[in-house]
Amino acid sequence: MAEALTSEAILVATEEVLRRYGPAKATVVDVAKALGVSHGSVYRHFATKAALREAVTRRWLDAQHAAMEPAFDQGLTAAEMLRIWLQKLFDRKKHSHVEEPELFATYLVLVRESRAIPEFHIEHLVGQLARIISAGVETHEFVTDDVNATAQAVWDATDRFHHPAHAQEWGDPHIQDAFDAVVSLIIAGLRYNRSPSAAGDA
Amino acid sequence: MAEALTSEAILVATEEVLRRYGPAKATVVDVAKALGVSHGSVYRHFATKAALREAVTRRWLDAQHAAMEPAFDQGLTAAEMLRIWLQKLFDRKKHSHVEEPELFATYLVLVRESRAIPEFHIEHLVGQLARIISAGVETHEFVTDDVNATAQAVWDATDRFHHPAHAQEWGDPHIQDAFDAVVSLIIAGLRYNRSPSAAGDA
DNA sequence: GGACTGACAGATTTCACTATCTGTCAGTCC
DNA sequence: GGACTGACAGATAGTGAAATCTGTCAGTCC
Repeated sequence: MAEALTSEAILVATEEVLRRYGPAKATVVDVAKALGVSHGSVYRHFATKAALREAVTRRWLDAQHAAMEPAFDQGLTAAEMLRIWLQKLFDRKKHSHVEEPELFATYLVLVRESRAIPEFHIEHLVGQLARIISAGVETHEFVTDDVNATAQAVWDATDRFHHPAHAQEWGDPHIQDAFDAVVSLIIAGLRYNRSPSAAGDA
Repeated sequence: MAEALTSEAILVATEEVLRRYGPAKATVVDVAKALGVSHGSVYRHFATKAALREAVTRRWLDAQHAAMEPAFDQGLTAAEMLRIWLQKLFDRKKHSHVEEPELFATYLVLVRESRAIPEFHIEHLVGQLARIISAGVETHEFVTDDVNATAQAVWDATDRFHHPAHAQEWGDPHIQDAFDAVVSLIIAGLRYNRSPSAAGDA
């Protein structure tokens, strides 16, 4: 008899099975086979197949969050930090999609399966944006009376460069120019923004 | 024998068949049946099923372009015109998606089928944006050294509010707030924008 | 006695088979 | 003689029986 079966070992095996067979073909039986146990044992640790896949997704998103944690470098302006953060997010997504399209598609399916997870994931990243904008407001580099709403607006305005629905556009040779133009427009806006409710356009 | 079969009559019948059966079920035989002719006759006017559907799509997009033509009202600032135009586009799309989801889905499938058409459609709308921004530059309300690139940036930054991939989010009760926040941010940026290449963030 | 197995019922997926559809064209009909 | 038909071949989609999968649980094995 080998070591006792752990949830951790099941998650690792499930990731491997998903990587090899893809989300449509990966079965609980496959996972059990990879671990050399019966599939009944897997159900001892995860109540349903959905719960198992959700756990894998959560694990993967946690790693994404950690990688995106912004560095508050003293030598950088908030605008520079914001541009670097958005570029990093874009580069990571683009690289993942271009270099490993199947794995990207697999995790896209997993993320879409869960209702609550994507929302939490986005809130986390928008929170990171809010911290950068907040730093800019403190140095009077940016103007806004609602940091969170503005962070959400920056997130929404850059949707094309992080939302997986637009992934196919990321191969376009001019996509970096489009990204730069949008980010420049946003940064210009942050220097001179008013809240939506107080906004008189004239 | 009825009137001679015209391309126009075939297009009208095809629209009706698409509306009733949806894009997956609508066949050339159905169209011919609706017109009381054999399906061979339809092929006399359109070389392939794809060409027929493309003609229907082109017809529909032309109507969309016409409806979005901006009004250069003397009493409005460029910012007001821009906000009105973007709101109109958003309202039209949202209304279409919420009120007639099946028809919206049908035309979404049709648009995706053709390679060249969507590109032309977007260029047309970005051109309308460019004219509004150009008007703002002339009155020194907006600052930019590349009107077309900036128009494209405004289009990209508002993707979430016109790209059909985001249609499901348009039912969110807070979507109008998100829209207002993004548009305010963009308009603030247009007042103080620099080109991507000349942009020093510090 | 608690981790694990394997047989099982119901749900889902697969696959071979059949229907229908697309596109062609020789022939018909004013 | 030109618009139209309808039978046809190859391609595509629908269908239903068989195989597989999910989730359960009584029983096995240290």
